[in-house]
Amino acid sequence: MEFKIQKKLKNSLGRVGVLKTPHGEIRTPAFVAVGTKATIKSLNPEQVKEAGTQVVLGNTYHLYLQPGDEIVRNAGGIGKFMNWKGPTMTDSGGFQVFSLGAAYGKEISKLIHLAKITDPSLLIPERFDDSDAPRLAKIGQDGVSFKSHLDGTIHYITPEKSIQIQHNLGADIIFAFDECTSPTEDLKYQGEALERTHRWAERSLEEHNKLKEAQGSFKKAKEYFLEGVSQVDEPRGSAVRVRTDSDPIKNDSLAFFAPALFGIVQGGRDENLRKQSAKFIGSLDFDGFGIGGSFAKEDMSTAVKWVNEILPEEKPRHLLGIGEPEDLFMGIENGVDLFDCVAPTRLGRNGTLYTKQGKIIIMNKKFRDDYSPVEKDCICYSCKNYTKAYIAHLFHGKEMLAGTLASIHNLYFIVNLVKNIRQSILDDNFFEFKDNFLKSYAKD
RNA sequence: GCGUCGAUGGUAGAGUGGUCAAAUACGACACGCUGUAAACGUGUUGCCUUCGGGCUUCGGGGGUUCGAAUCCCUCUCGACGCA
Repeated sequence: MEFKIQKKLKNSLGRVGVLKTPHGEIRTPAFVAVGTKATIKSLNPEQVKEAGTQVVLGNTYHLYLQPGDEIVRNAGGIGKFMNWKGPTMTDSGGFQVFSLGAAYGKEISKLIHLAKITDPSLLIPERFDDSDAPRLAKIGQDGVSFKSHLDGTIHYITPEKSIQIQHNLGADIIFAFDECTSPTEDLKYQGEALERTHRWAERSLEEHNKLKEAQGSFKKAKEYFLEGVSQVDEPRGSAVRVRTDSDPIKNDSLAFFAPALFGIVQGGRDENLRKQSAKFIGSLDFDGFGIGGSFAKEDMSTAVKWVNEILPEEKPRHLLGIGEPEDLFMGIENGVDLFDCVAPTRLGRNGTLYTKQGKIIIMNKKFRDDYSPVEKDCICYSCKNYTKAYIAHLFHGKEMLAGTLASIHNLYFIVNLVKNIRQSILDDNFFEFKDNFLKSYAKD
């Protein structure tokens, strides 16, 4: 993997670049479509591509549980499996430590109001006496035990395990196993969790290098994966097909080129911890970095800035799980190269659509007889061919096409917005573009 | 014509003397969703309200009772059975 910065945004941390992966280039800043279970919900790869998406992100935890990482590996890796020909990434499962752990069953999400964080009644002093509180993820020093949300079985995921799974999944870019903490945790806990995340980062890297080493050459792949290998085909994508005579089960197994590994910076909302984390994670031999955590909207930009001022400039940075329009401007201005977010597809499926004048709820009464497209100047498939009245009708009728048309528009809207922001930096009018966009978007 | 059963809020459908402005589901309306436990979730859904409560509702009318959606009479309508 190779990252080149083409242009920098003056007087800020922002930059435009190109990230080369075995499956093609990613022009950054870029928005990564989230396809947790090796599918962008309700869209086929052609629709994802037509929306302008350059890269998609799957999830370690979900794919490990179903269908199983070996299934994906034997299919030829996540890209081949899901018929996505471009670059792919996988998240490590670290977010599920949060979403199925501290946040499970609570009104805590990736973004949370500042008031909620500081409201003492919502803090987690119970942390040390809420061990019987319902949660599907429990953190140990060595790893995390998950109770499968699918069938209740217990799975223990360590950094090593996460990396092994991700190597099997075979994405171009993978992430270190981290602990995404709840912002309601106190500083003491944030510090402990950060130490854990740092240790896990080292272990992720170590395991990654071990696997990489093993796969470093076809010869080594033979030794590591398979005994009695008789033939190794030329690589296709990031995978090579390996044939054996002796073992019919292993016959036709696939070996992969090593993916790139991104380390993840945590540290909650504390400046010292964030900087300490950026320093530490940034010093390790990662190919790039993720910035993780659950934020309050109010302090997300400062956290991103603290981190990106420290992280090595020449490596790509991915702001994990963030992607509302205003956040994209903020992130890019503060040196973020990659974003992923479920918002466009989830909001779409749930009936909220992005427009340049802000989000609209398509089920609202006023759209039932609105025969104009969601956005009149939008060139996405949905806007070119369908009216708000029709999409509203599909939602009211609970038709599957509703989520598809809405997701197409939302994904196009966000991907295209990032693309336009990128262009605005190249054209030296980022700030003007930002002001104009937000003036229209943020106002009612 | 006789008999039996039935008629409940936008719909379906509980309730069968007080705890009933009436379960539940659907619908309607509004809102939420940021590394996807999510084609999901939450709230409201008779009228008025100073949010304490007040008022009118369970086909129509009349009764019994301290009290009726619930019991009785009658009318209207519907289903089924017998003529």
